[in-house]
Amino acid sequence: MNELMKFETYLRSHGQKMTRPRRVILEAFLGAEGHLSIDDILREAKKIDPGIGQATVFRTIRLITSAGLAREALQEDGARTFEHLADHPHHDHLLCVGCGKIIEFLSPLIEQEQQRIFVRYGFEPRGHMMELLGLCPECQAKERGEH
Amino acid sequence: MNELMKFETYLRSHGQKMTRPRRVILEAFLGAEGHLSIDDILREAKKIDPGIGQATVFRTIRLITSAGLAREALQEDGARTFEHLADHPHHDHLLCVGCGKIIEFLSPLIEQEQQRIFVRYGFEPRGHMMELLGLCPECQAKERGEH
DNA sequence: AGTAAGAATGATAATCGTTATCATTATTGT
DNA sequence: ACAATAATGATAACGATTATCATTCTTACT
Repeated sequence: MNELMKFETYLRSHGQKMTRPRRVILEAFLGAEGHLSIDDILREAKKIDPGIGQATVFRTIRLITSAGLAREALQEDGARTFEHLADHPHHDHLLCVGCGKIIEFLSPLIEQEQQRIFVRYGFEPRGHMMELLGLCPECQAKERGEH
Repeated sequence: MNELMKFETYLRSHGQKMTRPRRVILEAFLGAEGHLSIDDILREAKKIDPGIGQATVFRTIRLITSAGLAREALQEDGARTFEHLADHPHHDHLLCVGCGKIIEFLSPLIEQEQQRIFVRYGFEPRGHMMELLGLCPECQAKERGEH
């Protein structure tokens, strides 16, 4: 089942309609990689259909996220960003506080332990957000050089 | 060494001054528990000195966080929140997406693995943020009852 | 296919958190 | 005590997000 069909299924099951703007925004979003702000997505969507409005991107990204096709990533420069989950295995982020570089990693051990924690507290898992913050080797070197 | 002294040390070593508003805001912040928004802190600070301004709370919380006496927590209702680190061992959060309840937990296994990841990528650790999102037992029951 | 009912859209205004500005006040080293 | 300079608080400015609303699109029903 592809992403468009998943989205359509989600919409139907929630009494909502599949429309052209929603299709365009989903297509634009899936076609770009990385952490995208609303305006990034709007820009991509306008390439397909210049008539798309910003408000609809806000509304549609919320739906796409609720449908489980995207998740919110870090805030970057005050604006929320999103990344889609198609053809992109689950991962967490290691962020350099110096230059903003983002490294993706996956730790099966951590994933496993998170499941245990959900079970311990009787929670039904709905997702997680994990960001490690540090200084990358390059920025460490830069910092040493300047002292 | 208490928090006030740590803050004063931090300020001096960064060429900044210890002032009455900064003392008041730190005291108000330390005196409250949980995740506090800027306006929460402002409210507490005004109880001690009604003359405190919101802008100074924004500025001072940034300093307190840089000094390592607080860390940013989840965004709640669009506003950033902070929690102080005094007499409060390090922990992560398990958040119920239904009712907003927050459970604190600590997993030495995860902490250990995070260190390994920093080392693997040559990063100098600066902190981390981990939030598990799920549905608590009560909200699960509520959801089952409504269907 | 045609149509009525209601949802979705896009432009715009409104809101709200955060940051910048600036005249006044407080702090510090001498 | 004083001069130099940083900090403050009020307010304006800004930017992201949400609400509003007239118009347009979808859908279910005929």
